[in-house]
Amino acid sequence: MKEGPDIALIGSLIGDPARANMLTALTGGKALTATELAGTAGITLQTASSHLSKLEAGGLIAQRKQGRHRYFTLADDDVGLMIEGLMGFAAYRGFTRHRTGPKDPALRKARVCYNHLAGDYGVRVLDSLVAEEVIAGVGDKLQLTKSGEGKITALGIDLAALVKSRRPVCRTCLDWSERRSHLSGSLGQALLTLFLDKGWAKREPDSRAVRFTGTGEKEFAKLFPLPTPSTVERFNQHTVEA
Amino acid sequence: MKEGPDIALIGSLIGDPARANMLTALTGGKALTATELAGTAGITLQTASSHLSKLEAGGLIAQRKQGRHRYFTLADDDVGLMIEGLMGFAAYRGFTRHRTGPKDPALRKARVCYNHLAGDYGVRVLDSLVAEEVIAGVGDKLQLTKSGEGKITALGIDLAALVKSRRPVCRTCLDWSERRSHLSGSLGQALLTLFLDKGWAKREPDSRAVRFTGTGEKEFAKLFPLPTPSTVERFNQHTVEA
DNA sequence: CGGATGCTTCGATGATGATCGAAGTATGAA
DNA sequence: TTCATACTTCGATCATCATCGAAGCATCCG
Repeated sequence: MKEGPDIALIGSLIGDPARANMLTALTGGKALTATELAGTAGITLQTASSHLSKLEAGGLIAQRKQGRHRYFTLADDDVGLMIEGLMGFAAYRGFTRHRTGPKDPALRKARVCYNHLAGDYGVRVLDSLVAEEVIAGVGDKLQLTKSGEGKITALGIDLAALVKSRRPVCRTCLDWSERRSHLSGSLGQALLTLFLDKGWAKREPDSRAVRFTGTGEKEFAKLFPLPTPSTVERFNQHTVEA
Repeated sequence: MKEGPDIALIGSLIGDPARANMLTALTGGKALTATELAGTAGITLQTASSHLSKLEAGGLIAQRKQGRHRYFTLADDDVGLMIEGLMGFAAYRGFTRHRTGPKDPALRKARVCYNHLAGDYGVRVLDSLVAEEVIAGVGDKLQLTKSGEGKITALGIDLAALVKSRRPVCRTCLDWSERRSHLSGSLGQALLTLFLDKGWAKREPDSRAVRFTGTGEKEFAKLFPLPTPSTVERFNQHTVEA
């Protein structure tokens, strides 16, 4: 048949456990060195170097030289979305490597997804923004509303800069733990940066998990309230799930 | 790290070109025999058999015995969505195997995505239904509106049966050729079935392409008009893309 | 009952590729 | 300059796995 794009190439890149581990680590958003990535994958530096050059040739990662270090990151948002999507599929099938370790609940509550917030809290951000009509749209075509524009700038986010960045401002990303969409795009990134800058949340050292502080929890709850029955009603004219 | 689900397992399943070809063929939605799949992948029956048992063990495909034939299909909608998602990623990166062959325009216009319509026409269905407020919602959380309910049943679709099926009625699926969402779920499936049953469209014999007849084109244009500026306006309060 | 078709299993082969030791290159520190 | 760190490249080894021939099993037909 030979129809359509070549998914085997990408599959084979992800198909190796060592490379999959590295990509998963990079989904944490932090730039990592080859040595660090070798450590997380449990392989020697030579082997890691070989894998990294393959991933780079495949366009999945990018590197930045800085002194004698080479920092690796995912190539762009799309790679992060794709990986998170695969994780969602794998999680639903029960393809888990770890027998739901102790860090699992923290990951499900709030974690970094490349450059934005994911997990229960990430989903809640999008839900809340939609219920308050800050964001509207269907499918992957999310858009900021006129009224929402004010709310965002009130948070201290430079909206003009986001629009200028030539990346989509609002975007959905499928959450592997919640099986629902959360907010991605430059606005999603800006919000996570905001949480960290304000000291409301902190990243766990060697994990994707994000821990909210006491005041952070309160501020978050104030900014992103759970959708009330009345706002939910607007979207629930008809029950779709059985 | 060993955090999160195991994407390497799925990657390795898709990573083999022969298996990727088979999966792509099955994304056409038709149940295919082992011999047919071996043909499309360009391998012998023995090798195909080995691949198919691996794919089945991985939960990506399912088989149905019928006489001395064994018909293979994708395991469920999720697998189709995942494959289509990977294709979108691959296409965007320029990972194409065929140098944009002659069938390519037809595929981009209208094709089968497992069990629903994809391509330009597929995207247009969702756009139109949203603009006419038959469907509302954000992200993956699409829902049929009260008014939309009437429109759907007027088409001769048994809505009660769809709701009872325990599968989501409305769902988004990322289109690899359009880089936009089209309609999936049991409603998406019902619509494609409708088009084929009414004789408005026909499937190309050995391809995912769908060809609309003359009257089919007219009926389709009548049912799913391109969103007018006024309806578009409602969602475009703020331009998001640069 | 043959005989034919559809598919699986077994076994051997061969190629790909992951792995790591050793050596080489580049950058920074002393 | 000398040493150390960070990483790449080379080369050899080893394991995995895709592949196919041959044989076996199941189903259908006449």
